[in-house]
Amino acid sequence: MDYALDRFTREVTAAIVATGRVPLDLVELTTPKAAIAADLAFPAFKAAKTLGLAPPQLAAELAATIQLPADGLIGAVEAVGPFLNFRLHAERLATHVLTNIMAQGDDYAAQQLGAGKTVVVDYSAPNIAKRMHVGHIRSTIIGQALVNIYRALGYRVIGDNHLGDWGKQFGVVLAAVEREGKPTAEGETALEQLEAQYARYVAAASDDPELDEHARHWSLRLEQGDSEARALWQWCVDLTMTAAQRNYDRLGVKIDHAYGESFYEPMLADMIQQALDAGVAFRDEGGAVVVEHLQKLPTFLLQRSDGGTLYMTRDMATVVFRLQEFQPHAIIYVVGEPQSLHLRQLFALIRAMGYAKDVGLTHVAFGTIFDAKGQPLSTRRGNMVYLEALLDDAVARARSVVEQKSPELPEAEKLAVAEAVGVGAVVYNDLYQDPKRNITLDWERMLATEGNSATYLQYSHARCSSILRRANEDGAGGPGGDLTLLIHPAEQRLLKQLARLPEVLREGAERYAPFVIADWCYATAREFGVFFEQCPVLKAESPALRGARLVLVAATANALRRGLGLLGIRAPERM
RNA sequence: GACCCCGUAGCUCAGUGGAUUAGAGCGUUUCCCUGCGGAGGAAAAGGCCGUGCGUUCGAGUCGCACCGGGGUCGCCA
Repeated sequence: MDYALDRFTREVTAAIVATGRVPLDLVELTTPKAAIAADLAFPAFKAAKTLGLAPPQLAAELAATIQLPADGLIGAVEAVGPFLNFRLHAERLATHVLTNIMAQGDDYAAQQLGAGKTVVVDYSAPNIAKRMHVGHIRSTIIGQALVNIYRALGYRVIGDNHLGDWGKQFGVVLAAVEREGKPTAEGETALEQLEAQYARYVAAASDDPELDEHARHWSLRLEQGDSEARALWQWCVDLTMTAAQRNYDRLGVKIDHAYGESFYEPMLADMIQQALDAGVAFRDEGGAVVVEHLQKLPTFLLQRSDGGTLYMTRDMATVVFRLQEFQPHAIIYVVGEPQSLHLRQLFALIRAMGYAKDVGLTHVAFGTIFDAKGQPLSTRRGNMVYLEALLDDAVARARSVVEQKSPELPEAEKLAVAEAVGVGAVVYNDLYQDPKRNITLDWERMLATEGNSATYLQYSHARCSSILRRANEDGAGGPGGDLTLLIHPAEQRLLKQLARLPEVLREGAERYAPFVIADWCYATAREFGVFFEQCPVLKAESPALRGARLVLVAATANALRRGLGLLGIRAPERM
């Protein structure tokens, strides 16, 4: 698909090069700020310096000699000081953009940039035998958005849910279940009971060394493949994943694999040996396997002195497995910022061992969530927020707004709308800003229905749908007409905004930043809002204009739905 | 002590070397339903871009040093 702005950029570049004054490698174009009346600019500074000219002089010379292609998207060119400014051709822009969108529908902005390349995304990673809480929501939501974005760019994307289903603490879970029996409840309530059993066991073990020993014994049985331990472990995994799946379904999350840490157990001895053989690690006098002096990073262990393995050991095996299994071009870890040292160490270790030479290893780090008082969330503090409860609460609040704003909707639709709006608010709260920032849990902000909020975006989409629905009913003509009539400033601004999505999609992927897409959705809704106020659609001055505006409205709905879809947010027709 | 992230309007955030006037939302103060959904639109007020040096024709953006907040640092994950 040849997108309007990509073509525009190509034409501008070619036209500048064709003047013979500026070589291709000096043609760096920028998008001017909204206040400047131009769509693409060539700042002449660098080129002028190379040619020994004053920038304004070069810009003026280029403006005088440049030739514009006959039927192209460049409408005008003008030198303004040291800038050479290009403007889009209004009529051709309208035709090109709307044709693109209507041709692609829900796939608008899809590209082949990643064709033939594989990306593995490691995200979500809930802990087995525990409820998902706000600590997992960020990884899950950001990770899924990245998966959607890379898929749209044509990459083969493998999502992997690296379950926390192993390690020393799992022995405690098994010992606690043995001591108190399996929880009798179902779903998240059962997990809540497991958490309580776990806490009681840990408390009891603090003044009873035998309990501690017993837990270690269970963990050993598990690692050795004991059938009873393994069965109990599997029961915990199933219970947890069934509960997690309900959250995933609501969030539009679908993860291809869930190997989990346990999967790598059989490979660990070999991994440790490899590290020793490669001279990257050594065994110290206590028997622990140590890695030190790796790119000035702090020392870390691959094996405890008691022979046990660590998180790092399993992560190392995980990378190697993924490299062999998927042959990826990149592996992306959507993991909290507190683990950035761990991942730097992991990546350095992998490279020191000669793996992943041409494979990008990236940590998409996200900040921590704090409560309204600025305190970290923790079970011990009693301020923990669980994912399912969070979604339920958000949906309940949305439900009461729906009841108030749209009492005429059928009951089933009210429920569906409340779900879309409530869950959308939670998702958007995580995706509208740079993930690196810490987040303070703010219900007002999160469930806002005005301004930069999921609800506003969904509302804008619903208004588009409403216009299209009415157009279909009033019999005065559907979408079509003459697209070159769309030259009103509000129409042009909206068209340009719609045209940006393909580029925005690339930027979001490059920066591992779903918020770039969220930003685009918001800007699009705003432009639509202006257009909506200024340009009557159903009662446009002429049937031809009405038809053209209906195409614009349909395209806006389409593009908005697409943008929201990339973020994992649903866009109801009515709300 | 070392390293990582953050610091832009009262609050929450965009702005990843270029254009006289640094942009949004919330909140505050005003307007706009005889037109398609007011969960909307328009306008105003509000900013030594943490501080100081430096690089550059040009710095919120790059470098260094401080200050403030968050985080991490061999036998948890």
